[in-house]
Amino acid sequence: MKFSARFEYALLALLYLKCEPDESPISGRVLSEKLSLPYRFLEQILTDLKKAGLVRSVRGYHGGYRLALEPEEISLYDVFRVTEGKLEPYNCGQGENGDRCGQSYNMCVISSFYDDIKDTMTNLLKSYTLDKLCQASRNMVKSPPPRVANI
Amino acid sequence: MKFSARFEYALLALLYLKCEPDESPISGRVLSEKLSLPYRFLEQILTDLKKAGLVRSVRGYHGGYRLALEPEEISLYDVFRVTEGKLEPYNCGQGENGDRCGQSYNMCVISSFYDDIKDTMTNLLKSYTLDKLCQASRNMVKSPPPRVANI
DNA sequence: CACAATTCCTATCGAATCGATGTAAATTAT
DNA sequence: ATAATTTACATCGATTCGATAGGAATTGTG
Repeated sequence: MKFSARFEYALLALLYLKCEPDESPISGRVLSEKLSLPYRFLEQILTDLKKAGLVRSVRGYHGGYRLALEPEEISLYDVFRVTEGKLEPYNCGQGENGDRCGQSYNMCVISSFYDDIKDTMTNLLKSYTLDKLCQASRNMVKSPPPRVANI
Repeated sequence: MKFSARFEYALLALLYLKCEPDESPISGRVLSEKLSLPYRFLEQILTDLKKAGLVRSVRGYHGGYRLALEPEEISLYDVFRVTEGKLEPYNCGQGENGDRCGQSYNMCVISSFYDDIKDTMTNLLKSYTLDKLCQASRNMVKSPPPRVANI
């Protein structure tokens, strides 16, 4: 299981925006340079984030991006929904694929497993907010990893 | 997030093998017909399951497949490993991509999130064994879904 | 007004992955 | 020998993914 580059880039961008608050909006160009990410691709992700309402954009000369919500209100679940799409392994019953349980009596038990994993993932993703992540990041910078005392 | 067809097919095949125990081995052809799955593709999955040691195969005339382990010993984690590959979103530190934390100080905090999700998924997958799933399946068949009394 | 910097929309490309099919060889009970 | 099977490898079409490109629309500044 791997997360897409979209997810990581979106997350890095959001974390950067959170860490430079109250300033004038930050342009996609600057963002891509600061994070060493491909410019066009990043902006394409930023528009997705905007459509989802996580980010606001200011057009024109001194335009750029800023957070649209408070950092406590943005969770990794939101970012996941934007970049990875639905969190639906499959839904039993009448979906676009018809009745899966009808195909095989074992399909139903698989679907119940899917439900479980979906809930678990959802809860975990929702428990991570931008704010928490940024705090954790600051702690890492402030207190470097403990070193083993050499004699 | 979606699971691959490989995962589902493997699971369906294993559940079928578990439900027809102690018999002569079941051929890939029969398996594919009973489950209405593409023959070649299924057998390709079965060889993967064999390489992983979840299934044994008997060649020749009355050959086929049977479980290599007890149903309590086969978990969805094993199936996942076979069909979906590694459960590593990424590892911080010295991986094939070099030091990810060096690229950006926020990369480290993302990696710690990855660790969390990896552990959670692993535990969940390991908690589902073939045996449990088959029991759940039997319960579903025995007790049909409750119907709303009409008048 | 003209210009420059920016967001935004859409199209496309190459590589990789995925589901699936095909061919052919090795194995084994009858 | 023969029929049925596992096994291995090659390929194919479609989709997705990461990334690039061109060109609009928007907006502050000179």
